[in-house]
Amino acid sequence: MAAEETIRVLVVEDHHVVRQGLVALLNVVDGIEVVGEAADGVDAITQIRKHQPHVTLIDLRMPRLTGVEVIQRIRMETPQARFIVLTTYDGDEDIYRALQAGAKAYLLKGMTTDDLVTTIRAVHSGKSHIPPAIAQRLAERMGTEELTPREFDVLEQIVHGRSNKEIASFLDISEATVKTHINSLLGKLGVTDRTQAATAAIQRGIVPLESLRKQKP
Amino acid sequence: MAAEETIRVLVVEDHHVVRQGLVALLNVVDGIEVVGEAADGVDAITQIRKHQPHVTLIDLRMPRLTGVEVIQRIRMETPQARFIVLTTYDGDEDIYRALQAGAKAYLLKGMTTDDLVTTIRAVHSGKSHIPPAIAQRLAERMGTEELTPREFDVLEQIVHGRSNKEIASFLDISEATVKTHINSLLGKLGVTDRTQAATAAIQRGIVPLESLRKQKP
DNA sequence: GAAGTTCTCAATCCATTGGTGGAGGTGGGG
DNA sequence: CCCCACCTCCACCAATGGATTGAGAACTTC
Repeated sequence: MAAEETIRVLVVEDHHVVRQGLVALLNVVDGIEVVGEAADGVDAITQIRKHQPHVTLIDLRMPRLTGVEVIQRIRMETPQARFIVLTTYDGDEDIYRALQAGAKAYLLKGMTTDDLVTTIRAVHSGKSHIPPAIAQRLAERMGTEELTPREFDVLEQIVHGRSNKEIASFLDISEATVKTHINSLLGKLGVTDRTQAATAAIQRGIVPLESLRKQKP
Repeated sequence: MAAEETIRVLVVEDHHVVRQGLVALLNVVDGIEVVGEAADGVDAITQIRKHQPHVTLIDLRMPRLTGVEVIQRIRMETPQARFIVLTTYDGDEDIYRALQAGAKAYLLKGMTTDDLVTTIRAVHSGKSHIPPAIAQRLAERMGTEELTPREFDVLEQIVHGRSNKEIASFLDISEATVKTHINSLLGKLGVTDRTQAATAAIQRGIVPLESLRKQKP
């Protein structure tokens, strides 16, 4: 490989402090140049089109467009674009969807500079770079069935602490139907009761933690 | 106030990227000097004793010693030490305990540079600086009773998805006693069933999300 | 030593939840 | 056109969970 080619990197991250940190770290590394920064999904797309970076570091949870959406859109028009996903917490669902969308690697924000640089170089040279622990869980998730939209609705309500009766009236269906959905989603999640379903949903990022404080009617 | 006095700041944060970001941001601000960095609680105490910073920016969740423990110990020996707490997610419990321990302000990692600098100046000049939204929830929490140790044990098991029977055998008490504890902790948390208790516990940071993947026997 | 807190346990009662099996209706894809 | 996935609903049953009341033992605090 051409050791002297400079890798052009774009940093997409809504947290100002983290973005600054990444840029500061990368700017002192030989062979890597930060060609731009973006703080939300829409901005990210603009910047990527403008700068055509070799590698884009991208956060998943952002205003306006999520990281996954950005990856999908860009890879539609530029399939050779390479993405490294950044997240704070390694929620399974996020990884899964990002890699589905075509991300080539995955980094936790607690990483070392070495991790960061190694991963950028690897991805730039065409490799994927998934930590074993994550690859492991990803493989497990592969065999798992997806929740249907309606099952997801019910799960969301369970996480919000609603009873079957409340869920039924909220979704305007009968309590019997709610039970049916619960029964099948318990199976798909591999758990045995609603409390486990709720914590699993939060832990895997199926239902975001932020949604909890909101809308409590 | 003396506008020409340089504020000596110490940054304590285990995430390398975030720490770099804070230092990079602060180093270009007039009147603020970063005198040191630490990546865990024990290191933090050493650095604070050595550099005697005016203000310490400190993360709460760290290896070896938590931020709260660091604040408690330092304020025992140096009550005039001032702390600004940093966290990613505004879990109520963390704020509560940190402010109890003597922290003077609270910042989310999604803050702007302005927030950061304003807060540091305010805290250095002796003020507290709590965002209204957080002060609000803090006030609500004030009237709330603390969980007893045993109630906490039970709540932890609930979050891990155990049934009353399993909790009873795990804690080596009768199922009746488990029910008693649950009954009183539901009241204290202001919820009506175990699923709500579980999500409330996670949301408020009473039981950390990280503990979920571990120990599942 | 009296008062308060916590932890322990029991009995009873009713509501909620989860398991099982079956069934009709819709809409899309082969 | 038929099959399949999904959504909807019913009935029945067993298990679990939560509310209530009451009470004894251990420990701390005043």
